Amino acid sequence: MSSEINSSQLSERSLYLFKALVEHFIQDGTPVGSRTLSKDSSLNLSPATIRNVMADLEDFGLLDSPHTSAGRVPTAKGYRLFVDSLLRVNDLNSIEVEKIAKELDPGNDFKVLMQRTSSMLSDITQLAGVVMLPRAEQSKLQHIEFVVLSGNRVLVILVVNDREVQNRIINTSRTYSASELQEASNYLNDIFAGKDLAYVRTNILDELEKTKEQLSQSMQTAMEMAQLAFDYEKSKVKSDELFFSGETNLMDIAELFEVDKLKKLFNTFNQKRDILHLLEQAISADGIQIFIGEESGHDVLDDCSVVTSPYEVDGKILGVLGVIGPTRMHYERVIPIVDITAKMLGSALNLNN
Amino acid sequence: MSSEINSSQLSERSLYLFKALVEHFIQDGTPVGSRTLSKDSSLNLSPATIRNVMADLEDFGLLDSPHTSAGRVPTAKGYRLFVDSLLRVNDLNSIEVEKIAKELDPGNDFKVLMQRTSSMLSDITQLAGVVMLPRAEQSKLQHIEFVVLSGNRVLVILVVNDREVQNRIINTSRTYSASELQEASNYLNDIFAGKDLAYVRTNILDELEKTKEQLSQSMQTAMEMAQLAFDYEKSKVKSDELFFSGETNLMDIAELFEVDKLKKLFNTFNQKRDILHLLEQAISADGIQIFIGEESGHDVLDDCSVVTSPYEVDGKILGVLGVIGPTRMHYERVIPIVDITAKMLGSALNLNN
DNA sequence: TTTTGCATTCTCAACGAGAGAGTGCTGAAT
DNA sequence: ATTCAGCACTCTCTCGTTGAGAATGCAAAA
Repeated sequence: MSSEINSSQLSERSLYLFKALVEHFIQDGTPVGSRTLSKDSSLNLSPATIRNVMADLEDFGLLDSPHTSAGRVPTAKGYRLFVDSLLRVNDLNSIEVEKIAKELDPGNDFKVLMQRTSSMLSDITQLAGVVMLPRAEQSKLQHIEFVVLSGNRVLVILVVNDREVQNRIINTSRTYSASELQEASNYLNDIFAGKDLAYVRTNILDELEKTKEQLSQSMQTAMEMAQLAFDYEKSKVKSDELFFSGETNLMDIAELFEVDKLKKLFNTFNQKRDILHLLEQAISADGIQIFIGEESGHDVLDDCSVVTSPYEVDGKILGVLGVIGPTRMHYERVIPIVDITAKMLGSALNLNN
Repeated sequence: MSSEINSSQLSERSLYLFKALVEHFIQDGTPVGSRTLSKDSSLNLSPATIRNVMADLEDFGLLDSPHTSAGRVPTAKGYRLFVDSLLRVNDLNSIEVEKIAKELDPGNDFKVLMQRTSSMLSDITQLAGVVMLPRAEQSKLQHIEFVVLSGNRVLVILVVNDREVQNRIINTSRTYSASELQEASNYLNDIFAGKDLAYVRTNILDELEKTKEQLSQSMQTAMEMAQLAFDYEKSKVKSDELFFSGETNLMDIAELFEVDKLKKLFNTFNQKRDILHLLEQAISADGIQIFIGEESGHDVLDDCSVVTSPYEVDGKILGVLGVIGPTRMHYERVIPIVDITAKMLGSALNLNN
């Protein structure tokens, strides 16, 4: 990409001042001038000297000034340096860890847990929380069950991947009895349990042929049911799951004071597509990943940073979670929160196994 | 409440002008002055005469002026009169009816249908759509099923009220086999199918006593399972279901240009409580119900109107749906849309029976 | 190399003037 | 008794100006 900034290319002092400036800006949100920095930093330098340093930092592309008389502001590149080399992450205090742990009570099903996690993240950071569970690349059918409803309707229940339950209602051409359907599901479970859904789909037709010859009533029924159920499945694009929380927290941040920007941002959240795309990039990272401002590649997120971490069970990555906030966020606090939440969600899910 | 305005208390001409004014304001959003109205209305009156009429209307509390030189704006009371007595509702053109019908394809399960309806409403009106399904006052257990998961976990599937499926995962003290659980569910279905959930809950203990004496292994198992499953149920507050869509459409409306108001409004949506409360009021109305501005009683909705209609199946009201938008909305278009959507959702759900 | 001093640049808030829009009132016309 | 034209008045909104304040960059001194 662009020329990498290495902390060794800058003097100790420049880095120190740069760090002080970023911290100051994160705190206040107002551009930082030389006078302020001179008072703020413990090294005793006059504003003029600091101005020189700041001019250098600006040449490096780490700082920017909104206008002549407004002090300096970190650029995305600046935040990048700050986050990568300068930031010292806080330890979480035990109260917060406690709070996180409490929300991630493992005795809940998958979706509830994801929802809770996301809302806990937004609560604790006062930013927007997000949890993603990518579409499973393969779905193993574990159990299939039919329940008769009123009318010619049958409820199909699929248990997939040892945790996920899918329900669908199909309309049938005739009325089936409960025992008939019981037999059908027994038959289907026998031949298809443990198989991949895709496999099931493609092999139903073959089986249907076979059963036609054998003409066993129960098998016939089973196949009819299965075909209906999986036709439905095919027509439905199963998308990844994504849970947001606390989007309204972003309404406070000064960078988004125009309703227009806000609307674009919220629409992006609603469409989910772009955010999913972003989070998918983070899934292969082996820990915290941070997208700062423009880096995300989506201009609605220009003033935002996204802090993510994959969460895993048994060393296998299940999904990604994170926090969306202004570039000017308290990284030193947010990073450990995201980090520990990912770990705790992982182990909460692990207990379920 | 306050003195009722009856259209007969005002002259024909006043009403005509009032109607013209409201329509004009709904169109433009800017306060309407006497000059504009004079040109606009087909009766040939000078601005001065119109000013007199407007002063009267203001005395009646139907109009208000933001300041001396800004023309007039309808009050909530004014909108009320307009909507109740003056409004002539448009017929929907067949393209729109078509569009609504297409979205409400009955071949979907309940939640999907509600979600679709809500997003269709917001799409077609460019406002926020909302669909509520109140918590069923009684839930009849139709079918119970257990599926063995890995670890000591059992998936409990409850089919309730002929349409709703509830899943929960329970942790058991020992490992159960599939056939054992099959027996258990058979037993439970025999004695509890068709009964009310509350009844089931209270009677499980009694049954447990009985089975202890009889000591049949399968019954014993069944009761253990059931107790776990329904304990879980009790701990969970089952809330009404509420689906929003298109909240971001409200960001365009000029009345909400302050981020602050917007935030409060969105927070209200997120909490759902207030909106639920409002919709519950509409559930007993026997058709379209409109809450205008302050009438809703929630000050975040001061600049909004809510147009609702209950939807019913077999003459029984199932829930409420509607649209939230600025008081200055195109009622003549929105009302028939909400009306027809409620009817079509009703019949879409009816087909499922 | 650092600092002091200074002219310069830019924003922001406050102010005032003038245009524009709309009102209410009065007195004349129908 | 209405209706209407005329008019003074009020209020908002926009625009330009002005002055204060903040921060800068540069040059010259320490």
